[in-house]
Amino acid sequence: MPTKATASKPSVRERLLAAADELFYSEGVQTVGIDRIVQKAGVAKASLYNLFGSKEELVQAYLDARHDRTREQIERVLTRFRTPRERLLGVFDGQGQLFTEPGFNGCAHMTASAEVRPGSPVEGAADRYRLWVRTLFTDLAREAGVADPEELARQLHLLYDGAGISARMDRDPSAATTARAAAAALFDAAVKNKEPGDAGQ
Amino acid sequence: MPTKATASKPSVRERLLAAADELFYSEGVQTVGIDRIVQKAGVAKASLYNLFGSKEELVQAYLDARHDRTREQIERVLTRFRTPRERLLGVFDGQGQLFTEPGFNGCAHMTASAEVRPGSPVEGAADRYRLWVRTLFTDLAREAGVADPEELARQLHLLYDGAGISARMDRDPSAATTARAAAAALFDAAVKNKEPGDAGQ
DNA sequence: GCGCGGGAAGACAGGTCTGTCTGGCTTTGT
DNA sequence: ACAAAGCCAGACAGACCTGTCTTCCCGCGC
Repeated sequence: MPTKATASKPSVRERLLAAADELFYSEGVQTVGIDRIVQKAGVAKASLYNLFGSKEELVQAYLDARHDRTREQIERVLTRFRTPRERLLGVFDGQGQLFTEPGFNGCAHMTASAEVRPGSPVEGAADRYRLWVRTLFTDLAREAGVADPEELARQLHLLYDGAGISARMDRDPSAATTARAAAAALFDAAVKNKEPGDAGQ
Repeated sequence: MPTKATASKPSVRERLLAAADELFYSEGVQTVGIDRIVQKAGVAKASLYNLFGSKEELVQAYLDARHDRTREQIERVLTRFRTPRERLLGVFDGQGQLFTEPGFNGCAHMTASAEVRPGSPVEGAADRYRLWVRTLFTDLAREAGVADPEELARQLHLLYDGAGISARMDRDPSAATTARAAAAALFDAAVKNKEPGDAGQ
């Protein structure tokens, strides 16, 4: 039973992922070396290579874990809303909550993808994340009955990415509020131009 | 006269900046070492350190040069437009031209800022670039007479950043077109809500 | 009691990086 | 013509990286 998770002490894999998340996210995957991760996790270096095989695969596992946590966070926020318009804009509410978390440092997939060389398998994790965001927006736009859900989803994805960039580089968590307001304007324009009799609210 | 620029052979500084631009931009500032830059530039390593002092200052000079070229490109495109609405949307036309240039690899300031450790002076170059974009959008929005130029500029900046991200990570230059369409909708909504008698066109 | 496997600790190899320094060549000013 | 400065080429030091391998120890099932 290699991955046992007792309450007293998490498994080796969990300790490694926790240490990798903390160090990779705050300082970058390139500047943080393997030695610091195994030291922080209290784990032997051989265990890391037995479990993950290489640093690059550890980075992928770290990004996939971030992806899962982000998805759970967004989906949890969306359960609070009922109307399609509220649910669509609720994505930016969930994003705003992520921005205010302690230690927030931007989108992990963007920074990691910028650090590895082009063609690295790490980009696959970023592609998976982007596909999930795009699909989420497309589904929400389709549920709301807009004429061109793909086009609106592309526009909202731009706002979503831009807000992540601004929150990190301008150190301004209110970027999510700005994005939400812009998304509301885009959505209202999309439904008004196509179905003048059907109110979005 | 240390920086002479004859037609036959550019100065040492210009050769260094050209090599740094090509290598840093395509492969990242972290993975490209000093040795490859001096080899590509045909320059002694001592000349690099005499001219710039450190790799970090070379990175800053590379980013500032990119900043200047981007500004010139955008401003040149904007001279073709007359009305405030056209000039505001023209920023995304200029951005779209940058996306289709050979070797395009996203916003250099974003990737470089993601590669250096937090607090590095390299982030200053990114801040200067972001301030220019923000000011440009704010001025254009003010000239167009919208009620809240700062708010519209924040929203357009999100679209601008998001388009740069999408063009790089989705390898889709048409992100500029999507951003332009969204910007038009946001602009039209802003002028229509505040001054119903004044047409944006 | 005892074997045995997982894991901690760390040495080690091989490579790469930044930054400094030396030596010799070329170009330029006078 | 000659001195002086700029510059190319490359060795070198010191640090750091990934990945492998060895050694030892602890805890568990039987």
